[in-house]
Amino acid sequence: MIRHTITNSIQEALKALDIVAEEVALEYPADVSHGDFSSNVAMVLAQKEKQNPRELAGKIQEEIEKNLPLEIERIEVAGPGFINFYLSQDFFTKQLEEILKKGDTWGRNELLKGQKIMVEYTQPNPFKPFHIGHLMSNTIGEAVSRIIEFSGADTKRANYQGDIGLHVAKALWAIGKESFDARSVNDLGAAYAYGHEKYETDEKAKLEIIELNKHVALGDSGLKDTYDIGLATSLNHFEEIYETLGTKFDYSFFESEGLTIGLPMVERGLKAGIFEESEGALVFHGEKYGLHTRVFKTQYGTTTYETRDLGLPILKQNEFNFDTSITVTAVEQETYFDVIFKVFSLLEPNFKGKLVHIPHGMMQLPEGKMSSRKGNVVTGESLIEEMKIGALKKMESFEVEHKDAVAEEVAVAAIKYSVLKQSSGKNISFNPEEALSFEGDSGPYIQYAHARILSILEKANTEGVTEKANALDVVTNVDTLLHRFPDVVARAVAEYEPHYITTYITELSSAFSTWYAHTKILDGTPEASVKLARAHAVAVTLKNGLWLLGIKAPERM
RNA sequence: GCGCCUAUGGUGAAAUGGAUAUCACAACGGUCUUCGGAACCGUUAUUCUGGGUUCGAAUCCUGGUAGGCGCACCA
Repeated sequence: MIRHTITNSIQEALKALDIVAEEVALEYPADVSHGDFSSNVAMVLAQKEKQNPRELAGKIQEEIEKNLPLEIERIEVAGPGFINFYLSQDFFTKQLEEILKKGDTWGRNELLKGQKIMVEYTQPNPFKPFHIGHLMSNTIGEAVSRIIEFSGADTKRANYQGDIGLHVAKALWAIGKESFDARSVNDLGAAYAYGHEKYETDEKAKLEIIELNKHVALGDSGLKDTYDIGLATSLNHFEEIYETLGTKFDYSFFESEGLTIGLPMVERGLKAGIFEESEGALVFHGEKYGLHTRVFKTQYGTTTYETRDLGLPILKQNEFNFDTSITVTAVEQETYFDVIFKVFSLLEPNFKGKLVHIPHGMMQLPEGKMSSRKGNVVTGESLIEEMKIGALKKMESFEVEHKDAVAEEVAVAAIKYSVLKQSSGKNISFNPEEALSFEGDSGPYIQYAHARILSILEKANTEGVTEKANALDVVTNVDTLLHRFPDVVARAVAEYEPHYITTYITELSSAFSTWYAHTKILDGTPEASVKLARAHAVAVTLKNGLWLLGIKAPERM
């Protein structure tokens, strides 16, 4: 990578000057007129070397110029002591050829080669609705999975679902009392809501539900048929949503499985003094580790999510001997995972450093703008549906094959992009109208830019214009952005932050649109071939970038 | 109350301790007899507050203010 070439040059220069530097930072200047790369080493080292930063920068520049790599056109010292690097036309030409040659693999790296990583995300609960929080977890988890996969890791996607627990008991209890149909997703949601409400307000109902919960865990609730039907209904429903979202899980774990492993672990922990009895319950006092107390067995003798979650890493490892296991959930569970990981590390010290939690913000909808058809939760599918209707409306005047499928891809793009355009720990205020505006900073804008390029390529094909990457005419802003892609991916994977990709492809689309609006590509001149190659390289980069975000790139829209 | 996180134009966001804080939406004004107008160009407007560290702070430290989340039998 070019970054390493330049860093090496600087290090060689420093060595020649007899200066020791721990780290050489290289950044992209905010202003393109400041070159393609910029380094602040001179300013960082000035004080230690007791030299004026600009003078020191000048000396470094001189040294580098003695052995200037081919990729670099020139170097300059600017401002308070920055060393700016301008890449050569030769570099950009080779880059263009490389992108077209690599195609789908352009941007890949091997930072995680040889690593086995499992990513767990989405985690909806059967018998409960799939809500927008699950949509967020899925969007971020899928993007993270693809980014680490693109970085060479052996990647497995996992889902973890609550097939037992109080929520199941609430729904089953309600189905037993009222006429809810376990074959209907809507009814299941309503049944859960009803059971939940009674649990909170009706003491007698609460005790019945707790009693039922004990039996659900043992699989002898007496409602086995209803349970099986309800579970199947939920899981099938979730599968349809994953299909729409573009996720294919390698593993699906269930809480009932976690329980089998977690329960003996709790007993072992009790003997080891990790857990204590308190008010009839079995608890872990996290205070001595700066955490808080959590219950691993209730006073009613039922288990909690904590118990089952304790077994999960073991369950995962039995299937896939991972180096790292990533769990993506909402930020509200952050301190919860601190406790669970602490308890787990006490019981299983050899998992040290292998468990990672990525918390994401919550999705907030503008008040009154989204209908909440099922009580007070907005379901994932209703949000997708609403966006799809908007997309279809937008596409009314277009003649596109498979319009319905494309509209769905556009709808999903609009949602995912909104989630992935900001750093993942922050809450997101999702504005459906803005995401649907399809202008500027949106998923559909990028899909559009991509589709437009494909259409140009097709036209070139029918006109018999061929691509030529080896004779770059001029260096444009598009070219200077293109080479950054692998670097952007590397940064995204280092921080598990997909939004770097989002920001980058938006910048690239925008630069392309600007260039495109001022240049005719198929202009009948010999340069048309080069311009065509540049456009193609942008399409390749956008497509790979969108793929990393889990967003489809329709050929026509 | 305790702990964690956040605060950037009217709105939503970006910025690896670096140069004149970037982008989009909205508003206003323009462009072009479309290689697909879901386009392009321009104008207005921003780092919550007090102190500190640094050659240099939106970024680090510290006091405040405002908001989010968590803190015992839910997940």
